[in-house]
Amino acid sequence: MASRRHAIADDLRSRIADGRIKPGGRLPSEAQLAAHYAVSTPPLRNALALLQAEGLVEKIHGKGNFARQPLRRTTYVGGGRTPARTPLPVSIRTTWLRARGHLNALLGVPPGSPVTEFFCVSHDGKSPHSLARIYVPRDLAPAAAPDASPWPQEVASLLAGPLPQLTKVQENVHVRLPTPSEAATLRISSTLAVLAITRVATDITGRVVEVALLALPGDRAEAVFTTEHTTTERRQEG
Amino acid sequence: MASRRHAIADDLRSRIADGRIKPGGRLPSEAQLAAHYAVSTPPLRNALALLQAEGLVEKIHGKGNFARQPLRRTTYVGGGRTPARTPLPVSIRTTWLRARGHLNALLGVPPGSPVTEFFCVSHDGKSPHSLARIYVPRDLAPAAAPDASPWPQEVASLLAGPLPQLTKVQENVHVRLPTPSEAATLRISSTLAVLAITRVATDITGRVVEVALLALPGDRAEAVFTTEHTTTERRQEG
DNA sequence: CAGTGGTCTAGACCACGAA
DNA sequence: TCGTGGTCTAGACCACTGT
Repeated sequence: MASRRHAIADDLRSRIADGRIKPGGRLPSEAQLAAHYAVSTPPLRNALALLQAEGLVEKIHGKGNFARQPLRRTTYVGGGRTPARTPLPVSIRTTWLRARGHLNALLGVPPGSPVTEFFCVSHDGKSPHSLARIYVPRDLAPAAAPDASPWPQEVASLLAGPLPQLTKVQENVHVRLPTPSEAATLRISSTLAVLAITRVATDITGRVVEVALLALPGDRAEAVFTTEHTTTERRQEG
Repeated sequence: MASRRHAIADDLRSRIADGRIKPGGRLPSEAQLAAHYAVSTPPLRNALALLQAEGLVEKIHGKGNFARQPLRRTTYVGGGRTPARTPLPVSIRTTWLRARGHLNALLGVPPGSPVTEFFCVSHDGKSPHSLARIYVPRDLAPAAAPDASPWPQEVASLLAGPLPQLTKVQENVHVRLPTPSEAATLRISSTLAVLAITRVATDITGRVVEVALLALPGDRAEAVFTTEHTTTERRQEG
């Protein structure tokens, strides 16, 4: 037997699938569910964690567990700057700071170089959806005042204007748990893995014009990368 | 305070970082650690789960918790067929089957179409590393006998030969928990998220020549995608 | 305030790995 | 067999959300 949490998760999954629990509706409280399945708290919460990771259930702290709408995942499109067709509104906080730590290596600038940080949170309705920290060398950043009040507009329209053409975008994708700060900002459980994307955009001279650190909660986001093979590529042999 | 597990994880992390726990070495048993930190099992295991998700600690069931070597992550390179320079040996099991379910849509073939499945497990030393299920329409697959005994060789050299040139590769990346079967095959905890990649390769006529379902454990793998912008692309405005 | 989820304690029993 | 991690019970207390 594949542990009790899977059995409970399977049952709840089918209840959501066939509509006995309506999309958007609240599940019974964890205490009630635990009583119904005759288990104690941990296995029940583990079952909910499975469904949460699948994106079928969303937990909200003092309120309850909710069945998700028809499992709408947003898709991050790789290969370029944050696309203008972001379907979600974004709040941006602009900060001036000096590069330190990993950022130096990523940006290819000496320590202490001035950079502009755009701290972006996209929203899906009232709740936060995903998070991006975008770093641009100060002299390349739009001349917006730092700490402008949260600015609900799309990222791309802010970043679209005076930037040089970029010729290469490298995106590194990995999985990690959110930092406590990220979990608080995104209002997700600290056990829900996020898709972390480090995007480095380089212009025609080889200079790094943008570094973006994205955190996309694994239950509500995915990323897609498309590669066109225009040239005939050689095939290597063993 | 950010919950007790983080405090414990921070302490263990620094112990690993400064070498008090040597790379590859075994940590004290969970009972001993729990006694040392004066906590009960759950928070201690939660702390280990954090380090495990970071790739710093590897759990092996009847043996113990082990500090990872200098955190060597393997990198999946997107944008093409599985690269020949896979650094890890791969075992392949070949099966003939007929497409059903999602596979039809992905392959763009009618239900029941014959396909060849390559079930691939890459190995890092003695332990399994990651997992791939590759589906190719039967008439495009190399004429290897199905169920050939596990064949330790690189994926690419098997798939390199008689396949048509592919012109488009679309890779969909998301995060999920492993299925119980995957967790068993990969010998990972069922709570450790995996990077799931669905790769669809299309040839010059638009026909799908390969569908690959990859599962890369999040603690030991990452993926990188590079996009070259050869043409000058228009910039969209709000 | 009441109801919810988040974290924790202290212990039990099962499953796996090596000798 | 023994020591290990994996799962579970049955509670307790804290933190967040709404009234």
